[in-house]
Amino acid sequence: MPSSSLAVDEKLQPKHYTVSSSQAWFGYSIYFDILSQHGALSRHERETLRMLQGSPKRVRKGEVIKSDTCNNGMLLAIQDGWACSCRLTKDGDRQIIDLYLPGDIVGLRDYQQSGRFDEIIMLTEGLIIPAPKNKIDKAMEGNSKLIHAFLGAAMYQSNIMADRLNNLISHDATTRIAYFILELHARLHLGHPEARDIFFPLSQQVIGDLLGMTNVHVCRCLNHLESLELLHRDKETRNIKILNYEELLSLAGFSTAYIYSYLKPSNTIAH
Amino acid sequence: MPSSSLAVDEKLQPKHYTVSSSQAWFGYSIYFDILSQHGALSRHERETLRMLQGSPKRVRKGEVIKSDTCNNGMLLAIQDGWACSCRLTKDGDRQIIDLYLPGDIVGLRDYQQSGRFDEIIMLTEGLIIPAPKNKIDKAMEGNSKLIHAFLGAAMYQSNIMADRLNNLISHDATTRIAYFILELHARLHLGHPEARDIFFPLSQQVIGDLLGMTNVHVCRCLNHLESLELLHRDKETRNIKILNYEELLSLAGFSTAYIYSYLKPSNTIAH
DNA sequence: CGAACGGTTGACAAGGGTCAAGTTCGGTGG
DNA sequence: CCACCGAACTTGACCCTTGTCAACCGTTCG
Repeated sequence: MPSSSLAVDEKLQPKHYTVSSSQAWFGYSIYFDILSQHGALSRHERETLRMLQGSPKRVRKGEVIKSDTCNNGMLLAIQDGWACSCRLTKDGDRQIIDLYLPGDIVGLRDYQQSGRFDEIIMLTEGLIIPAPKNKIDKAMEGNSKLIHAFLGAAMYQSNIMADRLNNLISHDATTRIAYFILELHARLHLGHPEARDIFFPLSQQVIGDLLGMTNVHVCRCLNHLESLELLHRDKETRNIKILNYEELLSLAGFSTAYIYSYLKPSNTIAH
Repeated sequence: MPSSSLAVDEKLQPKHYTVSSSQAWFGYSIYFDILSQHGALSRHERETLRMLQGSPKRVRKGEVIKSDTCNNGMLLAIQDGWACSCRLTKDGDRQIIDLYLPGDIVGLRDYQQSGRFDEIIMLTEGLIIPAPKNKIDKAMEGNSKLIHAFLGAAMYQSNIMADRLNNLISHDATTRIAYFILELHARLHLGHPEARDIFFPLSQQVIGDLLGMTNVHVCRCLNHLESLELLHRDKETRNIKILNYEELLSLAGFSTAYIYSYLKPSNTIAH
């Protein structure tokens, strides 16, 4: 099963973390879907974006999907799967510094210096759709709607990072995890604040890397949150169910987060 | 001394943290200066940027220079002084989440939802130059150089934030401070890696807020770094002198930071 | 002169890291 | 079918880093 195969292999087809698995490939643009969340786009941009995107590519867990030697001049839209960007430390191991979910665009942060610093690695199997930057540049020229949409998408990610910074600086381990879960909940269910189940394919080691703590302590904190009856883990399905959303919000102080505003019905920001 | 005064009050004139104090006001555009670091611009863009920027405004320490009710539709270029963006926590106090230095543009992160989340507050007195976003939008339309320059400036800030995240996640208190000092050194002396003196107007409380630790421990760690003869503080001038740059780099693992590449002579990225 | 603020220092406590052993579970091979 | 293996998770004991609280000092400013 070559990873460049376009055929959708049933066995590999992820079932849980698909952004829009019901979409047909042809006549559909994931870039349009993603970008129109950050600025109104019309059919014209839809067509433009559809033309410039490459063919979807199936990738395995652990695969490096972007580096200075790989997909260098590309943006990648993540259709399925979770990915992270890593930086090598001096002692040789990888430090995870960012997390990408289905519906995220990878590569905005190093738009002018592609792959110069971060490697993007898949945390699960998945499906990615590349788009060459030079074509995007051309498309943006003279199309202010597209400019705003890209700027919006980039700033959205930047704000999420600001939220994470805020989380790291101001919370202790347990609330940091609570905040992190709420962040993922918000990002995964943008249009559906009522959702309470989160598919959560990360190992405790990876969670620890993201939040700056050890896997051991991640374990202890998750147990603690469960004992408080704020959430429940299903080991079988790797799901987390939020049992007491209000309480969790208040524990984590999450209501001040940027993405949280995307969840609220009184949302005056998106679109 | 009203803060909107255009006259440069000698007594208030900051002497240390000016990005280009020798520049005359007229015929000069700070936006051009800043943006041309992130993408080649020509005289035409220089003229455009000069036309759209507002008059410089002197601001006091502690002044809120941007919020949902203040400079809402503006970007602000910081000519003099240091500022930070804050978010209110549920218990009512301010959490600092970002730091702006002379030569930074404030307001990129909330370009589409101005002032909705963060307040920008001056940490020192200073001088800011506003520019209305709608004029910038108009200028970007059809000018791909400007688009790239703005995108570049935004991504530069985003990458600096990624560096800070990396710092917070992977270092203990002492190395976190060392890394932070090196970050400021890099940002303040972009073209001058050989500089060893840093003017450092932040209180230990603010440093602690930025790095997620207490002022008490900031004090301990700074003393420790000094006892290692890595740096020296001058209380009079509020200067920090880096005594052993190589050692400090290695202690903090700073060479993997994004901004560090802007310092190196083998710089293939900027411009 | 006295507040107010920022920095410094010390004693003590708590949160989280480290290490090591044990468990569960899915996969692999005989 | 069973034995074995490794990866991820769990738990406990111990200790180090950092937070907390408090007192004290030096400067600045009204």
